[in-house]
Amino acid sequence: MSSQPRFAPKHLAIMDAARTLFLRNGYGGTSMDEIAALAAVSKQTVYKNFADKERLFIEIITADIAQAEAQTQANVHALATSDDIATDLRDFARRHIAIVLQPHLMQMRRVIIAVADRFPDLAAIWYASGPERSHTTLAGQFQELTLRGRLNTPDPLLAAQHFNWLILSIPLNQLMFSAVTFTPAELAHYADEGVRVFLAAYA
Amino acid sequence: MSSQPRFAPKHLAIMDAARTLFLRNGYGGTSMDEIAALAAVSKQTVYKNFADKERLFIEIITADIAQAEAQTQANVHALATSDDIATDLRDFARRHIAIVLQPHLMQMRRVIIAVADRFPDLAAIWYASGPERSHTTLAGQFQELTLRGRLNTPDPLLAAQHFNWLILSIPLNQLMFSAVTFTPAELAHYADEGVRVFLAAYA
DNA sequence: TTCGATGAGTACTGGACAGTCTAGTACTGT
DNA sequence: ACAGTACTAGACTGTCCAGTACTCATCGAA
Repeated sequence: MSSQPRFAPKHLAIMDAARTLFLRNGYGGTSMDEIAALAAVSKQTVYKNFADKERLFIEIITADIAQAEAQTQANVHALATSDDIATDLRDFARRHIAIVLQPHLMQMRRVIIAVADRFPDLAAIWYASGPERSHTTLAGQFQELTLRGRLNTPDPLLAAQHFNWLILSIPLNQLMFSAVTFTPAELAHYADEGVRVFLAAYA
Repeated sequence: MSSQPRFAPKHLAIMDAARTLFLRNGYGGTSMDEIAALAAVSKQTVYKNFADKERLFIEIITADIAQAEAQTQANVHALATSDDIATDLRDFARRHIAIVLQPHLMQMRRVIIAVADRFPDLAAIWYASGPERSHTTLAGQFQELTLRGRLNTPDPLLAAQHFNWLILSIPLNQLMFSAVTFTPAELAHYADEGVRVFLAAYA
């Protein structure tokens, strides 16, 4: 009756299979039979581990969001202590682009937008622990840098948002609607030019 | 046998009903029965006017895209001849935000992203006649202004993209994931600050 | 060896929905 | 009056799918 512990092998197999299919085909495009088949498990076992399809979906997406958040957060540190802002911002921007544009995260973004009506909480969690979290963390760094006279950001949160979207928007929005691929050189160019514009306004 | 002319009343009623429901509930969330009911028309009549659900969807979305495109394009003119760039860019930015963030267009954006896998052509058309079209048109204006010494945009297309996303990204991305509402004052602030950053880099 | 639990395999239920078909009604111009 | 056409109302088919029920094999512990 009770569900399996989180680390049980079947439980993990089901989560892996479900993650793969949900990200590839979306919520509506994935059936519980497919999940069971890919996990090499009977449907009964799926339902022993997860109450229903919605629960399974929510559990997977929230876990993935948390994992993505950890990645982006890890990238921000050691910015506030920078003495060569231009260089360090460029490096940060390039890493940030690489993280956010990972195919796996782009897929997740699409899937979440698609189900935002049915799972509004999930969409809110995504935004709060994705963009919003990045913005506040980055704003903290900018404030520090402003105090140290390296930047001039009267409204650090707004500056962080400008920075974030200057870097990401061009490739991100294109990727939402078509399957283009960007070369590392192109992405680096977007990063550098974004930083250039940012510094022109906030240095 | 042949389908009705585009302006026949039933044809229009069906399109209106379908537009309403598709934008409110998405493609998968809308049934042909609901469309027929809302249009106060029999299902048979729906199928006499439109081959199938996909065709109906495509026809509506492409028509709406074209209409949205007309709106955004109409807003760009008279920028190249400006002598007071700061003021005119601000005005332009405020109008641009108001157009792009219309609830109806935000809903469309969501719906298209949700079905981008099933209708890749539709998503491509949306991007091409939405953001991309704006960018190229705006780039033309910037180039003109650069020639006239009012701006300095060595890469006008990149500058246009920076401008566009500086203005739109903050509210746009938030609206994709939650149902916040922005006051006109907030939107005007985003417009003005976006223009400020843009001019710092490209004046 | 036997018992009990686990889970694979698979059939089944109930409901949604795209698209078709039929029977009959209303309106058109000839 | 008649023919052609547009339309309604609703039944019907075939498919898909979430969730349940049931059977049978396996395997570890007593």
